Amino acid sequence: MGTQQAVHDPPPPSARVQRKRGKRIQEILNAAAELFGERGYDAVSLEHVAERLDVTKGSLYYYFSSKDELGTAAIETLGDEWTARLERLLGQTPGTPGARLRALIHEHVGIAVHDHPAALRLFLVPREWPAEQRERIKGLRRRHDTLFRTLVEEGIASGEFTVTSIDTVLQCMHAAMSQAPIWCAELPAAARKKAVAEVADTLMALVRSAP
Amino acid sequence: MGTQQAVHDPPPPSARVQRKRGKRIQEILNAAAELFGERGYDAVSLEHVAERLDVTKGSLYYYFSSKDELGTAAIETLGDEWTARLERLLGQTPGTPGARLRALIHEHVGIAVHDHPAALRLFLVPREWPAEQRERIKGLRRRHDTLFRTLVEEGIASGEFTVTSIDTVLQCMHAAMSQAPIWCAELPAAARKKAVAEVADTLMALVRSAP
Amino acid sequence: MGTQQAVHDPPPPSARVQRKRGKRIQEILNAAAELFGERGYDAVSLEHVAERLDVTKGSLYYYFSSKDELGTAAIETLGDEWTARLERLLGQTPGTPGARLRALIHEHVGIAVHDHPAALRLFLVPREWPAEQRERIKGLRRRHDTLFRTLVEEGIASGEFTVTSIDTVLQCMHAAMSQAPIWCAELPAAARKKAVAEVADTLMALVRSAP
Amino acid sequence: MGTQQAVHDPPPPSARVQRKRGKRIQEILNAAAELFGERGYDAVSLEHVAERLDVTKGSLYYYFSSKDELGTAAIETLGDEWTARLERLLGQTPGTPGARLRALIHEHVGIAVHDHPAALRLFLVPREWPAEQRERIKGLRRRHDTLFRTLVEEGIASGEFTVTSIDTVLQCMHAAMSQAPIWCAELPAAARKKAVAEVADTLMALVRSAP
DNA sequence: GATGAATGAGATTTCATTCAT
DNA sequence: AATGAATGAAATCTCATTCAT
Repeated sequence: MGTQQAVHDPPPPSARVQRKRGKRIQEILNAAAELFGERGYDAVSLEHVAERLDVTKGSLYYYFSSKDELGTAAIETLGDEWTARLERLLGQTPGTPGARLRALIHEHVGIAVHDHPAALRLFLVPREWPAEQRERIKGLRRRHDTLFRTLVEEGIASGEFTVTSIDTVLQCMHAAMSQAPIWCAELPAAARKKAVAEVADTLMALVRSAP
Repeated sequence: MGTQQAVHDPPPPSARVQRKRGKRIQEILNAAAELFGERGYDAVSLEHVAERLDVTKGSLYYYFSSKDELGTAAIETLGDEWTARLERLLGQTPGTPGARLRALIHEHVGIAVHDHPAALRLFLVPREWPAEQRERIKGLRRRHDTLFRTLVEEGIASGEFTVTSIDTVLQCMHAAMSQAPIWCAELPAAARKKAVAEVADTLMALVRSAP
Repeated sequence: MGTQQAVHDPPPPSARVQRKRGKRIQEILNAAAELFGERGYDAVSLEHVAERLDVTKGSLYYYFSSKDELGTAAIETLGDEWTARLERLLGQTPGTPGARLRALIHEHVGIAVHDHPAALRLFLVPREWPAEQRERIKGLRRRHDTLFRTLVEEGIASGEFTVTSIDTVLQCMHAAMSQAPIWCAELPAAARKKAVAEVADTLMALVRSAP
Repeated sequence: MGTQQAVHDPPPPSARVQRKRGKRIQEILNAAAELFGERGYDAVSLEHVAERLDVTKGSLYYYFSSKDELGTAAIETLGDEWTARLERLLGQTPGTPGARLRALIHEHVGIAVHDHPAALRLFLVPREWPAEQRERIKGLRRRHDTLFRTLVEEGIASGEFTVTSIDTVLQCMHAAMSQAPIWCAELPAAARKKAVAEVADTLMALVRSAP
């Protein structure tokens, strides 16, 4: 369990929001993201979150003005951290678009499977959330996607990739990467590493189709 | 004492038998599946369901002994119908494994996008459901998967497909097909038909990889 | 319009013994008495009763106009049968008041323990029952008590018994006899017969006190 | 990950710990015991309890995680207090086992009649309560009984009492004492004191039988 | 005589939220 | 910063009762 070896970067790389800088907040956010991911947003009560942190329900309201706020912030934090890791990886990975894309997919699935199983649930945002919150979350997805899209476009431009519909390819890729942790959860822990690599290899086929 | 003929073992006379599959039940199941798919299982109250059917919520308990039961039954019905349609299609589609697989994917995505948008939600079964219900739902998935797996295996045997890990390919395929309705929901209705075809084409790449 | 159907008097449930009519009614009454005794009046739903009889809830309303009616009738039946057995016994048992009283107690406790465990629950009549029903049930108790009271009075008159307060003695006796099945339920079946005899012996002390 | 120090074994974070025995809890327990005793456990809704305390029913769940929990706790409190009073009395009452037993019975019946009419109802524990709760309640009974049993044994040892079956005697005694408040409830208030004394005198016969 | 269907009132339970301290 | 207490709305579920067939 609780394996993610927390990226202890100094302050969040993105001075994204006015997020108060306590480490307490980070603890709450982590616990919340974990729980929401595990059981789904609706199924997790604030008491669950509080209990895991060993504080009382009410005290969460000191940091967040509502459950939705907490939910949004948790997803945002997760997304930020996630994107940051992907960006860092890209910075360290030279080579052709193909090589870099494969590495990116591999890292993404790895994060999902090892550190955020069931994050998929998190992105199934409740319909009734206010538009502003929904937008914030979609923004995350976009930044995320851009990383992949850029590489795919480079590969197409260089003739390395052949793709009919870039949007479709990206959507399929994302879907598969998001679900991966769910089916991998049923694999013995030892087999997961290999599964992650297989997913990366398999998904590369999406950009190398020969018509 | 006197006359009662049967030994009623457990004091709590709960076990509600599978009721007849009358027309009414089907109506309830349909309404429920629709709503659960639209907004997620947790977000739909029995009152919502009852309202859509124009009955009182209590009366749902005549047919189902709990919300979970209703949920499971709704998924099951959906899955059965879905599989039946896929099987029917396969029966009518001759040709190579490749041609038939493409048709199968196309049909599957088509059903998802046009008839059961957001069915994905339905299959994200609440963790806390009793094991028996979870098993029932996994069974559905298995039957479903078998259709695809058989074709893929045929294609491999005939040399038409090249696949590294058949399990991984099937999982990725399924993930993409399940999510399709979610992103298609944002497309203008006119564009969806084309999107479905594109998904089918794109996913075929997963079995035609040339190393 | 009014007078015509006066002739039709569907068996008015008011009349004390419309009961011999139909062995079906007896079956219902037996099942109900048993269940009410086992788990308490409130905890037994009409569905429980119906289920044990393998009919539907609604059909009970053909025989009884309400749950309370059924409850009252069940108690009444039980009480009548019980009293009848006691009277029969007395008719067959000659001897001194002491011998006869002991036999009576023995029989009463025996019925309770062997045939109607937990009948005690039945006599804890819900407070909110209409006065008329409560009266009917008190009437039962009185008939019952009279059997004991008569014998005790005879014993006092003959000098065989010494009793300070006859009312108190009868109440204590009754209390102990009613509870007996509850504690005997925890005894191994083989030991119950002996326990019944011991209760009878013990309770005789209540009328044989020497000041 | 960060801070959660404990391995929270079962996902459902239900286990509500025994809360502090503040004054408020006592108020709730008293109100509940009173109501349950008056009308029977099943017939008392949490709203009744809340109403009497002038709070909302939801707030009871801050203290107790279910109605059963509240029920058990109420009985337990009642039983504890009751036993304590009996023990205190014994501490203050010198004399032969006979004198002390009579005082004990008198006190017990007095408490029942004057302070907890219908406590009997409380001890008719619903069958469907979880075994653990049933055990807790049986434990109470045992502590209670021990007080009486010890005295009876002393009396036998000293030759003051003659008893065939000590278990049976204790059970009968207990039954009579428990029911006393029910029949006394119908007496005019003025007569109750005398009735209590009579019960005590009458029950003493159970240990003084001369064969 | 009996059933299947439905209702409506009320019960238990959950939970986001507020607030005084 | 945090807690304990409480609230109120809504959700799940139960059940006696009715009624057309």
